[in-house]
Amino acid sequence: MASIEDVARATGVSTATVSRALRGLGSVAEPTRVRVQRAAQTLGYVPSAAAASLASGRTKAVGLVTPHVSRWFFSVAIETIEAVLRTHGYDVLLVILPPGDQVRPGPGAIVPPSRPTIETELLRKRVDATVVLTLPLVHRELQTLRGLGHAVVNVGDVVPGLPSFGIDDVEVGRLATRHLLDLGHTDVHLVGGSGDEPGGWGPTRDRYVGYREVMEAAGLRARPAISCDLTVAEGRRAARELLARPALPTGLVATSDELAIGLLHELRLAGVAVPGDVSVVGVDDHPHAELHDLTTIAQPVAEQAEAAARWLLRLLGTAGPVAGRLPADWDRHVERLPTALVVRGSTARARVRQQR
Amino acid sequence: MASIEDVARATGVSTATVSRALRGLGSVAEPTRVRVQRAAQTLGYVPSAAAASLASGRTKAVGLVTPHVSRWFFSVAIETIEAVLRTHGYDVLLVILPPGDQVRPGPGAIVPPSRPTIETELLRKRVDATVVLTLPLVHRELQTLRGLGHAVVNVGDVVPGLPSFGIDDVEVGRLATRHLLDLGHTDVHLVGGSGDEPGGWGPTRDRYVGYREVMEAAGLRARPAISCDLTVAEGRRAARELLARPALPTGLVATSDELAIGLLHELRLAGVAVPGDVSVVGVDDHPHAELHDLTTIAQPVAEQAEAAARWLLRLLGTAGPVAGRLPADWDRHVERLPTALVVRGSTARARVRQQR
DNA sequence: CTGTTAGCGCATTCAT
DNA sequence: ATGAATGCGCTAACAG
Repeated sequence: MASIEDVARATGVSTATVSRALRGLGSVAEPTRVRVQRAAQTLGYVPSAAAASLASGRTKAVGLVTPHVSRWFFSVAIETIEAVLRTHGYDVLLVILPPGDQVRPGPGAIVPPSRPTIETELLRKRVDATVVLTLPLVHRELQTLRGLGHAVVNVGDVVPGLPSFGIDDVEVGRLATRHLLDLGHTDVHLVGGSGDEPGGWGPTRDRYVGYREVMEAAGLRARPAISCDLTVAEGRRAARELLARPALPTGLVATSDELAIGLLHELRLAGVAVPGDVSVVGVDDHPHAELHDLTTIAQPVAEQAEAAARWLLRLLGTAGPVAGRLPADWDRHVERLPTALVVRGSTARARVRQQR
Repeated sequence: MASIEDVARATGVSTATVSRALRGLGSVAEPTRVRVQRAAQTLGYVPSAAAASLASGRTKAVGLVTPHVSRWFFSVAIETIEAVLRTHGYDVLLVILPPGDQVRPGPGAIVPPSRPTIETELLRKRVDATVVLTLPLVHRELQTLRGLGHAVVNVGDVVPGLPSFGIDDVEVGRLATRHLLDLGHTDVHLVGGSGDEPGGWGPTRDRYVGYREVMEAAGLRARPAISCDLTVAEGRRAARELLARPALPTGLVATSDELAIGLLHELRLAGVAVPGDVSVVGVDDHPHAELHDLTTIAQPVAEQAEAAARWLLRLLGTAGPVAGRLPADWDRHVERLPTALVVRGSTARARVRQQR
């Protein structure tokens, strides 16, 4: 394993010059740089990340904390963020923190020796910054994240206290609901949690707020949300729950496409026509949405992720990993990317006088 | 930022003792250990990973190289591997290497300054071991991986030269094809690449081999594979290609469920009945397979991933990251996990005399 | 532009 | 069971 010293010896310069030359630090004569690079190449020299971190105080790594990998939003965000960060020389430390397994309080707390908590062994001192993907966060956990002492950015929703790149989830709820009302529907329910129930939070809660707002503005009754996780399986379960009731609503806002697909499937299995009897609108514009001819509210996932990663890189470029050197108000940055209604075949005009 | 020295001072012992106590090294008196731990907790001490790596020679991190995140197989494998490794104290460095962007030759090669190559900046010296998820690898690239100087394990297919945890893809091809032949089909095609075309490799190639073997053993004609990527969109494209031909086969082996779902959809759009006119069998047992009532060959993804991760941990436990200390024949380990036919509604008995 | 000198914070000898 | 000393490989001043 060649070290920087071997390269220095082979080139006849000091290790400092080797270090500078290999990092492209300007203050090296061109011929010297070329000789150093050639020698490094020949010797198969690879710098030790650990030694560089220790000496420089920066790890050139970013933590990526996500509750899921296999769900569309998260996998696309992960792919995008990794690509942007790696292109700019940063490693990505993947931390999967399932929803039940949230950020825990710091020192003093008794933690079972299973998974380490974010704040201690996980990210502190190991990374220069952290990207968080729509994690269910409560106040105390937020403090923990901010206490990491480095930049943290949130992707997907807007979390007060964290710089965020997300969408306007209230508007998402409004768009979906308004679309159904525009089609003449009056009995519209939302499926996917209101955020009031345990486990409900951020995006889901905001979408419900938008739903309720539009319903009430139209003089209609906002119904309690049908609470469930945003998966196909849960969508099917929710559909069965709806089918067990005396009457079906004519319009459904599902807070994700996967959920909507589950609804669609189970409703049709039960002989309910979509959109004949019930109109369904989802959220995401998942790649499968077109397949299922699903009307949905599209959100730009890759764009949110890319904007967050680039913003973080800019921050890391100016400031170091040291908290004190971060610009004031770095944590106040909020960007909301646009969403849009995509009309397909799962929604249709309500039948006139469809009373029962 | 408290350092080990602060803890030592606060406890009245040496840094060496702190180091031993905090890592549970046995050779520390119980009362001492307790005092040290308490002090560390109070001071909010977090060891520096960089310093520990530099001093010990091990990074306590594992590289995870994958061509995709958003495809089912890969996302499940990633979730599983991360969970197992983190539970055992290892960080996971995520490296996404899109198929076009494969491992490149080592020193001497001219590489555009876009993404770094695996072997140089990426993994060497940054991790103690590497997990590779079914990457398209050619011989020279394999050498590169083996040249990393640490343990490498492959998940998903069996790559000669790498310890592998996968399935028997030839058998997968056999199972799917035999199922169709058992139903009386004689005109059976495989969709999803034979591995002969550019971009075709491992799993896909082997599944075709199994297909061909069963066809020929039955005295039937094995057709050239219809080559395409394993996605819904590509499945739809492949279906259109098939529909443009003078006659449709009565049986289709799709080398992935997503592919099969695309086929199903596009065929039905064109008025072809599945399984009435054409039977389709997929591979994976994707969560959506049941939704589409898809007959498929199930493969245990989480089990493959978990077995590989545990095996790697065992290797890391005995040997260090240093190649010389790896046990002989560590790279000969191969495990194949069982696959199984899951019969659903996308396959049916061939119509008798269904000539045209 | 380049060399010299100090550490970065820990794990690990080798003592005791 | 514990302490003192050493060095992992590099970067960052500071000189020159």
